[in-house]
Amino acid sequence: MTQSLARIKRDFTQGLSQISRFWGFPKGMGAIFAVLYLSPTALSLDEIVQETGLTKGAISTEIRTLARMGLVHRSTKLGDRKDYYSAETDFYAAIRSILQERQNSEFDRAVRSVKDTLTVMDENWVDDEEWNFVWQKVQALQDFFDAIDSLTKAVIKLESLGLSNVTKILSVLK
Amino acid sequence: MTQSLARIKRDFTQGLSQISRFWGFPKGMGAIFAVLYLSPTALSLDEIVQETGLTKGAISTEIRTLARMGLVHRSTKLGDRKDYYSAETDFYAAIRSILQERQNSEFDRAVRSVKDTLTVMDENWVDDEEWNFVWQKVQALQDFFDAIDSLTKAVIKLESLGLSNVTKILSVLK
DNA sequence: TATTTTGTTTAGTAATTACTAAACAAAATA
DNA sequence: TATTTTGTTTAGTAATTACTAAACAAAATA
Repeated sequence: MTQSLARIKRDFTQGLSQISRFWGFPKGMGAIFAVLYLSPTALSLDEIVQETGLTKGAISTEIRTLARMGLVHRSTKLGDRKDYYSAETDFYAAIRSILQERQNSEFDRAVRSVKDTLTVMDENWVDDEEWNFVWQKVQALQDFFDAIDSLTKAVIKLESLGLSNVTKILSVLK
Repeated sequence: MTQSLARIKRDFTQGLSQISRFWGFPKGMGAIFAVLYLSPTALSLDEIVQETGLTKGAISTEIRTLARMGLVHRSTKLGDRKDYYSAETDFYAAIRSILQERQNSEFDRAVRSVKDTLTVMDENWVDDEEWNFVWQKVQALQDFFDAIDSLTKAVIKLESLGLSNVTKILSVLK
């Protein structure tokens, strides 16, 4: 019994929706990406409306986030005023782009607040036991964040995070 | 003008709350972890209620998730029926533990659904152009997931993901 | 056995987030 | 200039998630 391609596409799209939700993105975002990813041609807003059942408005805003993260590219055709969207197929490139995006994000503001805590403590030093204890703990977390930060910066700088690099990393960690 | 320790703790806690939210966890979870992390002694549920302003019920459920992720440890004292909680201070250990937890998660179920799509396609092969196209795309995503998977498995297996390992990775990626 | 002290579960509410429908804006065409 | 075709913004609703208050359970103590 043969499964229709439509059915397969639908299942795949639903899978990506769940993955998207798991990472804290709207599930619609996953669906939009999936539809574009499986399409041989770039799609217009209205075509995406057709395929996903979402509203133009929703897609308009969510696709902008996708584009900002580098997971989707916008293009135009001469003599056609529609925008066309296609999915990034180099996932490693996409990861780099997401990490870069992250640098200016709400997350980094929060991470910076830990660093600020440290600065405030340094500037108003009190020499009692608890103060010392807290300072050390905050410092340790800061060190951890710094390590993560240099890792992500290294990854961003890579020309390509292809399979070869992944293999290299794996061999070091063995 | 000296900032009181209480104030510093509050700021730090708020910072971790935001980070927690950014990663898709309830902000209360970040707050609970922060309070435990800055406390020199293990705290009971009621003490955490005091420090965070959350309800016993909320803390009870959220701290169980934290424990499952290995970010918090539960202990008891002889002749005392309270449970006491303390924060994991080895963040690298915590990351390993989170990655491990992830293996059985909703996320993995979704990732597996991509693999299932492939299997279904293999079993009902149709030799037309679009089918081929879709198959290749799904396969590419699968390969990507596999690469990520071997990376996380390698990290989980490490005795310790200390600074030395991070440095090693960095040197390979240069 | 009755009471106290703890943690857990449950039913419901508050807060947040995703999404729709519709107004709008901008640009091209008639 | 008026109309059409596109994408965006906005105000409001639906759906989801975080949380509270209170009932409950389990175990220790009186």
